[in-house]
Amino acid sequence: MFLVLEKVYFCVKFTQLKIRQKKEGISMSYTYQYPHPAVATDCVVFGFDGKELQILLIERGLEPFKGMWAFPGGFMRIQETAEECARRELSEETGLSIQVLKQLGVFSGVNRDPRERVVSVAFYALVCPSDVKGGDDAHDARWFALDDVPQLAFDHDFILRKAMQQLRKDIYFEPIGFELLDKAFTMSELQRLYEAILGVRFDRRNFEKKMLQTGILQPADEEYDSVAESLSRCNAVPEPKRAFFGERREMRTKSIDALFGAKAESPCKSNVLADIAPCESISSIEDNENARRKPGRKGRKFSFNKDKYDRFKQDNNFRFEF
Amino acid sequence: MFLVLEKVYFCVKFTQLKIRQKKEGISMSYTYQYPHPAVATDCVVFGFDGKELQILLIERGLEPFKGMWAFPGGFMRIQETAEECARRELSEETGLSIQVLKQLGVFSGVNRDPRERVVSVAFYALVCPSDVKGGDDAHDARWFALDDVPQLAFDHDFILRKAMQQLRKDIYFEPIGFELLDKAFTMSELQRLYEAILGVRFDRRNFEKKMLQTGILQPADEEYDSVAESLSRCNAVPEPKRAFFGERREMRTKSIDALFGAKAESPCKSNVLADIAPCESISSIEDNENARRKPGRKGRKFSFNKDKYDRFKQDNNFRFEF
DNA sequence: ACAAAAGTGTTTGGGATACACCCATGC
DNA sequence: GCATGGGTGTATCCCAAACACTTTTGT
Repeated sequence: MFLVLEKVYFCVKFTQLKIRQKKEGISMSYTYQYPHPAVATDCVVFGFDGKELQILLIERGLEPFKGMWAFPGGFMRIQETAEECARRELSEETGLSIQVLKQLGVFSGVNRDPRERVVSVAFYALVCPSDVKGGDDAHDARWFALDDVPQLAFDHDFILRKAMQQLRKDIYFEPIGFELLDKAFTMSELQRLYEAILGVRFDRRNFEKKMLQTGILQPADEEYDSVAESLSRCNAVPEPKRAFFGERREMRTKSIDALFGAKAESPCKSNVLADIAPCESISSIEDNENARRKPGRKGRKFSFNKDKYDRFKQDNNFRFEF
Repeated sequence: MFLVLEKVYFCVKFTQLKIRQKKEGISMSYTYQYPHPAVATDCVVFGFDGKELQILLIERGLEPFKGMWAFPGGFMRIQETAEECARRELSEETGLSIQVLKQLGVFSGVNRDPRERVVSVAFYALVCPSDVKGGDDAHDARWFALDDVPQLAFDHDFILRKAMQQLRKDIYFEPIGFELLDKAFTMSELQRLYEAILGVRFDRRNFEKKMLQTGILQPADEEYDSVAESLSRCNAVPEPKRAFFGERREMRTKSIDALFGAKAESPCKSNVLADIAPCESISSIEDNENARRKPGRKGRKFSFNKDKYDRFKQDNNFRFEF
C-alpha cells in the first residue's frame, strides 16, 4: 500500500519536474537530486576457429579512443536490464544474437571513461563459427586471435583478463563447447578448444576417455554406428560393477585440471594477456608425440547430448564431473 | 591529447549547466541528456559463530520495505568506485571495516526498487567473530543464522542465494577460513565452517589429514610443540618420496568436494534458501560416529600461515589444492 | 611416397574413502 | 560416571597418469 503511494508520488514529482524543464527550455531533460553515473554494458565475445580462441572487437568510430578497438557494448536504457542491454548492443553492433551471456562483473573505476562517470557491466558470450558468419559482415567488427589482440580502449584490457580468468573458472563447473563448436565436431577439435581455454596440453587418449565418460557426448548422426560402438566401449568399462550415476561414489566431483595428463603451455603472447599464466605452471613443454596443432585428417564426429549438457549447465550446484 | 581536451570540454559544459540551473532556481541539480539509473551497492556479510554460518542484516527504517530486513548498502557517490561505496556503507551502517570484498554481480531488474530505477552491485564479505564485536552495537543491525533468515527487502532473497552459490564456488579456488575464524581455532571449528558453507559432512580424520597437507595451517603459538609434531607427522608421509611442492604431480589440483569423505546434509531450512541444494545430493544422513555438532571439549589450536594463505588467494590461476 | 593425425589399451602408483577404539573433559 | 567430542592409523579400491605402435588420409 505504502509502496504504491510512494511510487505514485515519485512519478508525479518527476512529471512536474519535466514539465517545468520544458517551459524553461532546458534541452537535457533528465534531472536528479543526486548525481547518477551512466550505466553501460560491454561484452567479451569468444569464438573458436578450430585452432585458436578468438574474441570479437569493434573499431571505435568516435571519441574517446577513436580508432582503437573495444568490446561491443553501449549505454543501458532505462527500461532494460543490463543483460538485455548487452544482448541488444551486441545485435546492433555485430548482428549476432546470442542466447547465453554470463556476467563478469562491474567495472566502476571513476575515470574509466573520459566523458562522464560510466559504470560498466561486463558480460562474456560464447558463439560458434556458424553463428559468426552472419555477424562477420558487420563493418568495423573483427575477430582477433587471443595472441593478436591489440591495445584496447577504456579499461577493456583489464576486462579481457577478467573474462579469461572467469572462463577458466567456469569450465570447472560447466561443460563448455556446445556454444563454441559446430554441431558435429571431432574429438581433436574439442580437445584443442579445451587446450586453448585452459592453456594446457592434454594427452589425447586420456582426454577422449574422460570426455566420453561424462556422457555428454554422442556420436554425430552421419556415422552413428561406428562411434556408438566406441562410446559403448568407453561407457561399458565401469558398468559391470555399477551404473554410472547409480551410486554415491560416482556423484563425486573430480576437477578438470589435473585431468587428461595436462601439460602447460607458455602464457599468451599478446601483451594484453601476457600476465595470465597457463593453468599449470610447468615451464618445460616437450613437443613429443602428444603435440598436435594442425587440424589435418578428418576424424570421427561427435555432438553434444543437449539434454545432459543443459542439465549440467543449469544446475549451479553441479561441479563438473570429468 | 584529445582525451584531455574532451574531458575539459565536458567539465566546462557541465559547470555552465549547473550555473544556469542555479540561476533558474532548480533544486534538483544533476541533469543528463539521457535517463540514468541510480547505482547502489549491497553487501552480504557472512560470519561464523563456530557452529553456523550467519549473515548480517539491517532493519529498514524507511520506505520502501520499512521494517523488513535487508543487506547493508546504499547509493554510490559519483567519486567512488562500487567497492569503495560498499565499504563505506558497511562502515556507516554496521561499524565494520572489512578488508576483503568480493563482487557477486549486478542486479539490474527494472522494478527492483519502487522509488526509481536502481542498479545494484552486490558484494560479499567474510568477517570473523572478533571483528563482529565492534559492529554489534550498531542499532538495527543483527546477525541471523542462515536457517533463520526472514523474508528480505527488495530482491535481496535472490542476492543471498547468489551469494551462497558464489561462496561455494569460490571455496574451490581459494582457502576460506582466515577471515571467518579467530586467529587460533581448532580443527573442528574449521571443519564445521567448511561443512556449514558446503552443506556437507566430512569424515573427521580425512578432513584433518587433507587440511594439514595443504600446508596453509600452522600450530597456534601457545601449544607449538605438540602441534608441530603432529604437523610434521602429516607432512612427513609423502616426503620420503618427494617434496610436497617439488614435483609436477604435486601441482595437480584436486577438488574439495568429494573431499574428506563428504556426507551431504539436508538443504537449508530457511524459506529463502530452501532451493539451494547441498553440494552432494545424497539423501540419507546416518548420524554415526562422524556426526559432531556441539563444540565441546577444547582441542588443539591451529592458525593460518598468512603467507601461504595469501599467496593462494591472490593467484587467480591457482585452483585450490586440497 | 611421405608427413601428419587418428585410432586404440594397459599398467601403475597416489590418494580418496571407509572405518574403530581409547582417552580427556565437561556436565 | 556418563556422554560427548578429541586424538590417532590403516587397508582398499579407484582413477589419473604415463605411455607406443599401427592405420588412415591429405598433399
